[in-house]
Amino acid sequence: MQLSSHSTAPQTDVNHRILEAAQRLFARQGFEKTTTRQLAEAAEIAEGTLFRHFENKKAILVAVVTQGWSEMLTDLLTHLSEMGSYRSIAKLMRERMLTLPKQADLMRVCFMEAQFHPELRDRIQAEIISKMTSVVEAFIQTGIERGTYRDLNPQVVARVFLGMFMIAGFSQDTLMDEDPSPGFQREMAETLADIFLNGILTQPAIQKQPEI
Amino acid sequence: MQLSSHSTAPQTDVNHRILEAAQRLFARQGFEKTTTRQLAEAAEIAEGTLFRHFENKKAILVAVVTQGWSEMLTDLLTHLSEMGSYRSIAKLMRERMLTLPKQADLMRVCFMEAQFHPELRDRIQAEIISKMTSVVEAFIQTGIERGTYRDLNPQVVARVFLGMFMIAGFSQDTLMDEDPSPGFQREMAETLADIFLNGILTQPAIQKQPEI
Amino acid sequence: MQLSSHSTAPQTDVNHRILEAAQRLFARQGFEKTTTRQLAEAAEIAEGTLFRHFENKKAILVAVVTQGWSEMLTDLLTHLSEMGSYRSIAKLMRERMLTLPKQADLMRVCFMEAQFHPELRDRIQAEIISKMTSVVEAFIQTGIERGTYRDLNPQVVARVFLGMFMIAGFSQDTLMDEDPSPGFQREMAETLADIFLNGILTQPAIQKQPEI
Amino acid sequence: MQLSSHSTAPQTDVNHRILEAAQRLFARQGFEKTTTRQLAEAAEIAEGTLFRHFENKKAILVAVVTQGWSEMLTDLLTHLSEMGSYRSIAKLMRERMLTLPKQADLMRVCFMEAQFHPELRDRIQAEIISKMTSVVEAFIQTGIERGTYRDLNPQVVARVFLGMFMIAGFSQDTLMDEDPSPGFQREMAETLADIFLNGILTQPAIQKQPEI
DNA sequence: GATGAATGAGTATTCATTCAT
DNA sequence: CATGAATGAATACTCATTCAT
Repeated sequence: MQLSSHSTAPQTDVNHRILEAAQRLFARQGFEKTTTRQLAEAAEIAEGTLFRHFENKKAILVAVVTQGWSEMLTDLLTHLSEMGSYRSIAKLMRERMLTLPKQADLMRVCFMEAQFHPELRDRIQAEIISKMTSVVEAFIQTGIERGTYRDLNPQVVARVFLGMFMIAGFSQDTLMDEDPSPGFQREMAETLADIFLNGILTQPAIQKQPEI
Repeated sequence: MQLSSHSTAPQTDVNHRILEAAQRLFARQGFEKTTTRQLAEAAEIAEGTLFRHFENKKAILVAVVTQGWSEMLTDLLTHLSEMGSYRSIAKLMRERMLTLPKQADLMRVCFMEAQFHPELRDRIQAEIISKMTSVVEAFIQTGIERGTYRDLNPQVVARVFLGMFMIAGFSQDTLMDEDPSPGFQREMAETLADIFLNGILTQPAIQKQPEI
Repeated sequence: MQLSSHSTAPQTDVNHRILEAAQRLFARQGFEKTTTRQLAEAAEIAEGTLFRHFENKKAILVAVVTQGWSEMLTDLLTHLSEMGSYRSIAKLMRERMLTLPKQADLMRVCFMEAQFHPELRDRIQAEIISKMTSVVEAFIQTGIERGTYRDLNPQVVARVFLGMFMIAGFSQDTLMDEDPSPGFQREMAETLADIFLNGILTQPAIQKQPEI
Repeated sequence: MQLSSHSTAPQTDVNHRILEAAQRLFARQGFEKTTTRQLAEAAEIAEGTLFRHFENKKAILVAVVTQGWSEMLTDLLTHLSEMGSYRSIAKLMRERMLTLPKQADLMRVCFMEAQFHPELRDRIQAEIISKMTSVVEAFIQTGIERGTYRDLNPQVVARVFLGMFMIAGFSQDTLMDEDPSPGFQREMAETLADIFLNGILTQPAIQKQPEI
C-alpha cells in the first residue's frame, strides 16, 4: 500500500482533487459557467493537466455525477437493507434528508446538467436511477404484500419516494424565501417523511414521528 | 383588431416570438448553451433586433421566467379559489399535473437558472413563490382548522404541496427510464396526489381517487 | 425671408442642429465613439433623419470640420487686415488665443480626425490651411521687408505662428497638470505671444506686453 | 544570449512585438479603428494571445504610450543635463526635433487618445508631463537667474518649450500642404528653435544658429 | 507525466445604414 | 419628407483544447 502509492497515489490523488473541485464549482456556478482554468486552480494543478486525466470538460462532469450518484445509491441500499420495520421508512427518509445537504450540491449538478447532456442522462438512468428504483420498488412491493402499505403501483411509489428527496434537496435554495434555518429544514424533512408514510400506510400512524 | 394591428402588433409580435423561442430553447439546451444567434433564428428576426427588445440575453431569461410563473400563479389561485371541498385537493393536483407538461419547459428553465442568477431567484421568490406558498398555506390552514387535515405546520405542508408539482414536472425527463408513456404519466400524477391527500387527511380516504 | 422660411428654414435648421451637436459630441468623445443615435438625440431628430441630411457619418465630420475652419479663417483674416502695426501681432495672438476655447472643441476634432481621414485632411489643407498660411506668410513677408521682422523664411514663420495656436489650444487639456485656471491660461497666451514676437522682431520689445 | 533565450525571450518577444505593432497601427489609424484582429495579425500571433499579455485593448494603449513617453523623458533629461551653455538650448531643440519623426507616431497616439481616456491622461500627466515640465522649469529658472533668459514665468516657458515639440511633431502631417521635404522639415526645426531662443534671451542672438 | 503559452472558433453586443410606413 | 424598427457585419473578449518544452 505505502510502497505502491509512489506511482498510483499521485494519479488517484490528482483525479480526486479534480473531481472534488469540479463538484464544488459545478454546483456553485453550473457546468457552462465553470471554466477549465478555475477547475485547474481549484485542484491546484496546471490547466493542461486536466486533459491528461479527462478527455474533455464534459468527461469531468460525467465522472462527478456518476461517482456522486453511486455513493448515494450505496448509501440508500445499505440503509434500506438494514431496516427492520416497514413502518420505519419515515425514519430513513428523515435521516437521509438531513445528511442530504452534503450531497445537495451533487444533486443539483445532476438535475441541471442531465437535462442537456443526453449521454449523461442515459448513463445516470441506466446505472443509477433504474437500480435505485428497482431496489426501492422491491421494498415497497414487499410492504404492500405484507399489508403494511396500501395497494398502490410500487413502480410509481418508488419514484415518488425518490422524488421526495428531490423536494428536500431543492427546497433549500429554490422553494424557500431566503431563510432555510436548520430548524425549519429539519421540520421540512420530518413532515415530508410523515406525509409520505401516512400516505402509503394502510393503518395510518396519524401522529408525527410515531416510531423512533 | 386587424386594422389596429398596424402599429401595435409588430412590436408585441416580435416580443412574443422572442419569448416563445427563448422558452423553447432555454428549456431544451439551457440558458448558457443557447446563443443569441439561435434565439434570433428561432424567432425569425435578426440578431441585432433581439437587443432592441431586451437589454441583455439575461433580460430575456428573466422575462421568460417571470411571465411563465405569473401564468402558473394565476392558474393555481383560480383553481384553488374555485374548490369546494378540502378533500378535492387531490383532484386539483391531478388536473394541474396533467396540464403541466405544457409548462414543464418553463419550470425546468426556472429551477435550473434560478440557481445561478441570484437576481432572478430573488425576483421569483419575492413575486411568485412567496405568494404561492402563502395562498396555499392559508388554504391548508383552513383545512386544518376544520379538522379535515392533520395538525401539521401549514407553512411546511404548503411547500410540500408545491414540491409535489416539481416531482411531477421533473419525473418526466429525469426520474424516468426513457419511457414516460402518457398512461404512466397519468398514474404518476394520480398516485402523487393520492399519497399527498392521504398523508394529510385526518380520516384517510384509503382508496385511490375516492372523489371525482 | 419670412415666407420662404417655410420650406428652407427647417432644412437649414436641422442641418445646423446636427452640426452643432456633432461638434460638441465629436470634441467630447471623438468621432469613432460618438454614435449616430447620440447624434440624433442631441440634435433632437430621429436617427434616420441624419441620413437625409448627410450621406453618412463621416460626411458629418467633414462638414463640422470644414465649417469650423472656415470660421477661424474668416476671423483670422478679418483681424489681420485690421491690424495697424506689425508690432501688434502679439496683441492679435493674445486676443485670438483667449477666444479660442470656444473653438478649441473644433480644433481638437480637427487635429484628431484629420490624421485618419485622408480625404478630410486633404480638404482642410487645400481649402483652409494653405489659405491661412499664405495670408499669414504675406503678412510676415511685409513685416520682414519693412525691417520690423528678422529675415527668416516667411513660409516657416507662418507655420510657427499657426502652430502657436495649437499649443494654446492643446495646452488646456494635455499639457497642463489638472488645473488650467483662467489666470494661468491667460498668462500662457500672453507669454506665448510675447516669446513669438520677441523671437521674430529685429528690435525686440523686451518687456512683456509693451503695446496694448 | 542565444542559449538563454529559450525561456525568457518568447515572453518578452511577444510582448514587444505587440507593442511595436500597436504603436504603428494606433498611429496610423487611431485606437478605435484598430481592431484586435489587426493587432494580432501585425504582431504575428493569434488574437487570443493578445489577451494573455494584456488585459484589455486599452491596456495595450496605455503600455504603448507610457513606454514611449518614458523614452522621451529619459532622452530629454539626458541631453538637458549634458548641456553646457544656456544659449545652446536651440541646438538641443533642433537635434531633438529632427530625431522626432521616429517618435512622432507615438506623440500622435498620445495626444489623440489622451483626450478620451482620462485614466491615460492622468497617468501621462502624473508620470511624465509633470516631471518633464519641472525639469525644464528648473533649467529655465536657472537661465533666468543667470540673466541669460528674460524674466518670464518659468512654469509657462517650460510649457511653451514642450509645446514647440508638439508643433514640430504635428507640423508634418497636419500643418503641411502635402510636401514635408526633409529640407523644409529641417528649416522648420531650426526656425522654431531660433524663434524660441530669441524670444527668451535677454541679449538676442539675432542671426539664426549663432552657436554650434 | 506535468506544464502553461498559444490558439482560434465562438460569444454577446454595438451601431451605421436602410426602408416600409 | 420624417421616422424608428429592423438589419447584420463587425467588435472585443473568452475559453476548451493542443503541444512544445
